[in-house]
Amino acid sequence: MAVTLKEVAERAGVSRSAVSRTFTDGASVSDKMRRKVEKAARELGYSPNALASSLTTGRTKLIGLVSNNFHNPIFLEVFDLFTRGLQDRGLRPLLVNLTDEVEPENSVRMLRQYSVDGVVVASSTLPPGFAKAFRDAGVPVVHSFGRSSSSPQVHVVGIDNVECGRMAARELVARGYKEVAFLGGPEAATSTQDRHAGFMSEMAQHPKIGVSCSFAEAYSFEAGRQEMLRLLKSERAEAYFCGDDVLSIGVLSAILDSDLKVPEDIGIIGLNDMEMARWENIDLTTIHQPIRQIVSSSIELMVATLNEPDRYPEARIFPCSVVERGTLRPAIEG
Amino acid sequence: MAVTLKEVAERAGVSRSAVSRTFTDGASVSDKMRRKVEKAARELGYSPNALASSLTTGRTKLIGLVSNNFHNPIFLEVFDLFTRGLQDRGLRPLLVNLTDEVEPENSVRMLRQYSVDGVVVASSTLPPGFAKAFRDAGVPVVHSFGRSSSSPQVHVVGIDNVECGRMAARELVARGYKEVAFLGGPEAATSTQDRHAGFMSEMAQHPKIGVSCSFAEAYSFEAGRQEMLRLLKSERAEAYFCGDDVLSIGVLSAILDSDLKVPEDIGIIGLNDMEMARWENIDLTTIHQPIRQIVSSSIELMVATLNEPDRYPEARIFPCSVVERGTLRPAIEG
DNA sequence: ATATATTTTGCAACCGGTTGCAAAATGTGA
DNA sequence: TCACATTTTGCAACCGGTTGCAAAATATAT
Repeated sequence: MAVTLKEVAERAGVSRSAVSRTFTDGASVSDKMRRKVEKAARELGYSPNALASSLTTGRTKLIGLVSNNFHNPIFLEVFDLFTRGLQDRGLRPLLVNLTDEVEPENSVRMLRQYSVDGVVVASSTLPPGFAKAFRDAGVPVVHSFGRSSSSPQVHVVGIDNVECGRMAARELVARGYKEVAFLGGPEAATSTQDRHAGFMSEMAQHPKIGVSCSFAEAYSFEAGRQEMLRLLKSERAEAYFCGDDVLSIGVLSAILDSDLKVPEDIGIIGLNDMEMARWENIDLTTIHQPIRQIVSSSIELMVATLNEPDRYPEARIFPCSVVERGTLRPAIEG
Repeated sequence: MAVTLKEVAERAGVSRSAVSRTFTDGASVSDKMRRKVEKAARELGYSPNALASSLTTGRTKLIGLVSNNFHNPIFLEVFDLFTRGLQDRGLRPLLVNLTDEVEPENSVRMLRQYSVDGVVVASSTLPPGFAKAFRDAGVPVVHSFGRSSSSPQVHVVGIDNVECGRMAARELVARGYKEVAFLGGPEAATSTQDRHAGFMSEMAQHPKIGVSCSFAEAYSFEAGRQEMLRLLKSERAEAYFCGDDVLSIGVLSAILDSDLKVPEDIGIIGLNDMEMARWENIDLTTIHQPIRQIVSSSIELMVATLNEPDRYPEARIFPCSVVERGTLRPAIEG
């Protein structure tokens, strides 16, 4: 079906190597030869088989894009940025949806069978060991939105979740709340653990303020809503730092259902600053996570690592900042 | 780096073909041989190179997953379903993000270079000719969420958008609205055109009811909001059939900002029934598009077409139905 | 013009697998 | 046990490219 190198060579009356060389940049080909070959190729509608060439060059330009976040709208933004960024550099994302049923080893094996040049793991809800499994398989790995360990085994690009926890706490303190709470995502996620730790460490500086904690089942609307409905039945804080934006939106819906007002009765601060947080009917005060920068830096780091496979692992941490909208009461003056 | 067939063969003391055969199901290998080879393979950590084998088998098990909808949350659900469904069948999605800058030919060429076995085009906002470009390149194509033409060139799986338009119109009529409007997505999208046509054709049956039309720039929150803010300044219908759910949510936000109430002052009906439509703070009455069925049927059709490349093109159309929630006033009694 | 340096080209082996074919091994029946 | 049918195995060619090397062609210097 497809036109091959050999056919082009025959039609142009040259050797197969000559054809190969005209399509390999940096190879030595005379102008005359190049013209002859290009003409034949055009006439036949030839374009080289990337997979066949990968066999000798050892490069497929395939990048595994691995995630388990197919229910959090912010990841649509993430996939958009990753796919665009990768294809702009001639790399092709092979998408892997990690479900609970499938063990990591399967994905690792599969991606190796397809000889991916590298793997981007985009998730904050996977154990660090997961990204390491790829590295152990000898594949360059960038863990985006991962936890930055003090002795990193793989490249990590993301934010300082501990600091985000502190930042949220400071924000609530500054606004004079006397009874605050952490309403985290799934307890097993490193991002949840770190945000929790940061939040608590900052609150420890303010012993007069009451602090409580709980965790939702997932970073999802429904989980946030359920957890908040449960909380509203018993205890109730003045302000909540929620695991992320989508969780916050679930929390908001629970609050509104209970005939309470935000921010008058309860304050909410989220994390991520996803598109939806900006929607006028949501208008969520939140901590901005610079996903554009994280994604583009992840891609740059991946490209650099492809050229230098033994590159020393590094962590790239981007600062976050509070985006004030309408779900926290104003800061108290002076 | 990676272990090859040859190394396994040497270690097991057998021919390379023997090793190949143990990893090809349906091939003739004795039990004794199989055990020997598997032992050696295990010890070496061998797994076959899918790309190399594709060279002779002509099958890569790669499927191009092409879309331009990276801003509509429903497509996160679509990607989730597609990636899961494909990988369950041993197929690998190569994700392509079609941006406006990139011409279709580029994507076609790229996917051919990677010898994808087939292409799924998942979009309702691409011209039908686009999917055809892949077919002309000799690649099996399934156009999911596409328009079903009377003389289809490629497989199409989706809904009858014209019928959906009629259904929305009937619903508004049944509820006694006397002044209704169509607020569509981008006018160039076939889905918009068809929903519009259906809506108008049904309304033509009810000459006493006033009808107006307008179109938002995109299927997005912001576009819906802007268009509705504009409309509220001048004319104003009693009920709107909006292009899709995300558009509807933008419309809702504009309405609430204008101190009007839904469904008391204005009724809204959307289309898609995405997860968010169910959220209690949105609670959108909408037309359910059965995306699970569309996706799984698309995958089945793709698999069938891989086994039978000259399969006659077909259209698979799934029925939609109204999901009543809180944004239309109740139907008037008998 | 010739000798020498430089560039361009083709040959042939290789990348990591698969597969048709014939030889070798094994199974079956008498 | 032998003749014959059946299964298993290895050889070698092939899939569609790339690349080191040496020969051929061209350029440069004398």
